[in-house]
Amino acid sequence: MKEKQFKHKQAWVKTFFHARGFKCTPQRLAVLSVLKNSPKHLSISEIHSRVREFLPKVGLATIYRTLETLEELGLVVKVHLEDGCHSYTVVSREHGHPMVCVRCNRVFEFRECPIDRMSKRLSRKTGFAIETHFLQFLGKCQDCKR
Amino acid sequence: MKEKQFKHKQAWVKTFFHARGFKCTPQRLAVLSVLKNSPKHLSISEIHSRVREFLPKVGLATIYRTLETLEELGLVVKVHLEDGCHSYTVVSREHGHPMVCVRCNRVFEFRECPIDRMSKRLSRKTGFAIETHFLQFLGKCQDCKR
DNA sequence: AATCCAATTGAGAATTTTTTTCAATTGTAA
DNA sequence: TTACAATTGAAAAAAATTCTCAATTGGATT
Repeated sequence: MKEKQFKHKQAWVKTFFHARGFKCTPQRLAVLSVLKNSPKHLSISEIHSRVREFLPKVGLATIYRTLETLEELGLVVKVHLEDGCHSYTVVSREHGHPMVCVRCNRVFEFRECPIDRMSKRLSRKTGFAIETHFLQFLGKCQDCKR
Repeated sequence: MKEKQFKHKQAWVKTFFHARGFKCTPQRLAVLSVLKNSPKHLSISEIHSRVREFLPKVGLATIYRTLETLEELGLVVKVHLEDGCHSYTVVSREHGHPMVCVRCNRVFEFRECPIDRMSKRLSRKTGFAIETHFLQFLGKCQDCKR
């Protein structure tokens, strides 16, 4: 069942890559799959070692390059934490915002963006032409808040 | 006039440091002053070289340590950009959110937080106990939008 | 003003992270 | 199948960050 889902997603991603002029490589699929199957955000080296379980000879540089590509394509985002922003998570939708549990590190997605609605108003008010925004919530998930 | 302002702020900061059990050192004052006097966000090495204009023998490690301290004290924040988050800017108020001009790098502060108001509602809606949030705007400032 | 002590610093080494280079490999369009 | 540009692996290089430790210093106490 999980396999089936994976295949299905692979097919979708393949089209997605091609439509944007990128090749669909096993390395890219693996990084994406690792992130999709992790409820928690993952650091570069965590991603690297998990990808290596499937593709043992993937180099670290490839992980860097792949994450850059996937981020550019809007498939993954950096998670910004107190001590920097070196972790990644998938985003299933445009303009969803990650809610990160500081206890278990799981990432949930908040789908309605409260900023979008007021973005124009903010621009008018401030004279600043807002192009994008970065919004992320930190807190405790249902399980962790006890 | 600029001097006077600086002196005034120094006095305030001194109290601020002492109240939290930190020493008020020339290095800390210099980093803070450099950031306060820069309309743009600054990278670690930019901060380092500007601080060196006043205190020529400050080491890079001190800049790292100082920024960590100032961030902990809520006096400065990291600016998160497309390519990472390695720049800093002062924040004049709690819960102001930076609006960063992608063209001139200047940072303006948006003082009303649209999230605060809805934070409780979001928590109720999602079951996620939101503790903090990170919000930042990217766009073009009045001067740069032409 | 002098003393003392813990906090802080400077200098450089060590470590970690990220980028670059380049030959070999590999998707995929034709 | 073939050809070619994109991608990769491996290792080196560069950059960023942290660590160590002796020396210094801010400021509380006298």
